[in-house]
Amino acid sequence: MTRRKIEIKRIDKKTARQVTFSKSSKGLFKKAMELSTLCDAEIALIVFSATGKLFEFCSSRFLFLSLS
Amino acid sequence: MTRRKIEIKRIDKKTARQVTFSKSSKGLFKKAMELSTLCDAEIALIVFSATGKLFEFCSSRFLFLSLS
DNA sequence: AACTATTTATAAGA
DNA sequence: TTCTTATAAATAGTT
Repeated sequence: MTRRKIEIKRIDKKTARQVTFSKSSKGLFKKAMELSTLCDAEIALIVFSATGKLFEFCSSRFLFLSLS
Repeated sequence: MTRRKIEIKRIDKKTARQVTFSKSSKGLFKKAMELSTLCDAEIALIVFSATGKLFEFCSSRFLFLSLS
């Protein structure tokens, strides 16, 4: 990453962790969509933030069902 | 991406598609692991290549079960 | 939320 | 498939 290289370990400071989560998960979903499109791959991506918020992406042949 | 910018649409040529899949899925899994570690997020990532090969990553609180 | 200096990822080529 | 490398993309720190 940038400005400075960071070590890949849990970010202690909560606000910094949330900021990084916001930026990085956006990038992860973008890359998942790109791979799916470019390479005709089926992808399911499920992310729970540290605060328990759910984010998901799935290409056409995947389906998420809630069993609750 | 690089050398040249590419359009995000299905890559027609099979060999090129496979090469891109190999490179890009590796990057996707790396980013998923980083996000999981940095931000204490739970992530499940399931990828089927166009040839039907399965790749997966899941952080500690996810579990994949085969129902077959 | 924006900026931007850098790092990282990667398309094309070997 | 693995390496190189020029360039595009992502992003850490800052404002």
